[in-house]
Order: sequence, then structure tokens, then C-alpha cells
Amino acid sequence: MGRQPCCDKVGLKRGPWTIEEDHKLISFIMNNGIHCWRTIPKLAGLLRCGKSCRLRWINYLRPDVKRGGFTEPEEDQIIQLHSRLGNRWSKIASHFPGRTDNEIKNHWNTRIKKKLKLLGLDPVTHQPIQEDENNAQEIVNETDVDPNSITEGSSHSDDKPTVLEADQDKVEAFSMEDEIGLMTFEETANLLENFEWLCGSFNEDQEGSRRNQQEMDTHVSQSSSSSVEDSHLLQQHQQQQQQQRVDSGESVVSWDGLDYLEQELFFLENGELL
DNA sequence: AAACAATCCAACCGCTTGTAT
DNA sequence: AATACAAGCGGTTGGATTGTT
Repeated sequence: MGRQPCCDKVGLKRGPWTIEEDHKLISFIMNNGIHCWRTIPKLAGLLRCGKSCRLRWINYLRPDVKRGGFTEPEEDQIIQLHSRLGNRWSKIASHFPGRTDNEIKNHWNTRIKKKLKLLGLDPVTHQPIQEDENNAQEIVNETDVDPNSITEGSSHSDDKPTVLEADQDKVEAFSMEDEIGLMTFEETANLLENFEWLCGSFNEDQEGSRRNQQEMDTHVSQSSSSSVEDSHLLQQHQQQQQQQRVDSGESVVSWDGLDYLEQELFFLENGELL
């Protein structure tokens, strides 16, 4: 027998999420945590499938999600990581705390691909595009090459180094363990500690601007009809989300500051692997 | 101002992977 | 070992927005 569909699609809502729905999902998760996505919509009173709820939470609602444009250094990192990992967006996203695989994938497809083409590089192989070859047009139109066919560490297996390779010292520091997601306990703990500290500092900085923001926070809380009176956490979350939505891009403390710290973290992580 | 094209991105779909039984 | 299920992942789609004629 085949597997069951992830949800009974009859009577389920699809398409863009409403504020009301967001509110219900946030309230539920803040109060109950995440145990089983399949049961969450029912328990939270949502006419959505679990998969949809999961996606909405991960890509948009979770408190630590980072929104706003990508910086130049971030783009460079994405390019470097992509040259080694191919279209493994979740792996790439794991190097950018707060960024989602979906966001990175979208950014790659809409911006970075074009940028590379303009630079005369094939976004798939990261090799210079050779105009005179038969397949040149294919590369320009769209790639037929299966990105997943590029094996780790051998994405440019011939002797020719890619143009980007010269700038890849930091990425070269990746060990195989890193590529397959293994770190020592100590490394993981350090990384987590740093990131938590980072989030802490950020939240403190956010406090001031959040107070100013409070009066703007009408949208979500007005739609509140749920019974979550005690939800201080939820309130904080909503304010944070609201703040991010308003500020996405150029923020108060500015995401650039955070970017810089993340950058440090990224290279700290790689440095430790040297 | 209207029509059309291009771009962006949230959300969906279906396949794969991991885990429990 | 086989099966069933939940979650994760990457590709794709479609609607909204923005730019151009």
C-alpha cells in the first residue's frame, strides 16, 4: 500500500496565511511547543495541513527568523558554499543562523544566478561560461545540469581551478566532517554559546526600539480572540515579528551589525576546524 | 492611464530520509 | 527485514508587485 497523504486535503485552506491564522499558530506553539506537526493544525484550530503549518513557522513565524536583504558578504558566502555543496539549500542555510533554506534558494534563483551570469560564470558549475561551445546557449537559457550530480569536493574535478577558487581559502578550510555536518561536541557547544550570546545582545538592543514600536502593534493583537491572556512570550514574539516586518532591511540596530557578528562566527567556526 | 512584461517570494508538491513498530 | 508514518528537502508554481512601453 502507498503511504497516506500528509493530510486530508478536503476542506483545508490553502494559499497565503492570514494574520488570524498566524496568530493561532504562534499562540499554540508558544504555549505547547512543537511535538507533532500533523496534530498541530487540529489542536490550534487551523484549517491547514501540518506541512503547511511547519513551513509557515519555519520560514516566517519563528522568532529567530532573520528577514531582510542579503549583504554582499552573505552573498559571497552563499556562492562559495554553493560551489562546494551544490543545491543543498538547507546545508547552505545552516551556515546562516536565522536564514531559511527557502529564502536562500529564492535569493539564489532571483539574484545571485543573474549576478554570476553577468560575471560570465555558470551558476551551476561556477566555471567561466564558454560562449563558443555548443552548450553555451543552454547555460544562458537555463541549466540542464543536475546540480545534485556535482559531488562534494569534486564540483570542478578537472585540473582547472574555478575563478572563485582563489577566494575560497576560508571555505577550503572546511573539512569533510563539516561538509557532512559533523562537529565535535566542543565546537558545537562553542558555536551555540556564541549564537545565544549574539541573540541575547540583539534582543537587548531591540528592547528600546520595541517600546517605541508598541503603539504600532495594532495589527496582530487586535485580531486576537484567543484565550492566551498569560502569553507574555507571545506578546514579545509578536512585537519582534512586527518590528522585523516594519524594519526588514534597514533595521534599528541594523542587521548589518548582526551580519558582521555572524560573519565572525562563520569564520570562527571554520577557523577552529583548521 | 492602461497594458504588458519582468521580477520576487510565499507556499505548494512530491520525493527522500529517518524513526518507530 | 518490512512497513508505516512524520519530518525534511529541493523544485516548481502562482499571485502580487514593480518596471517599461
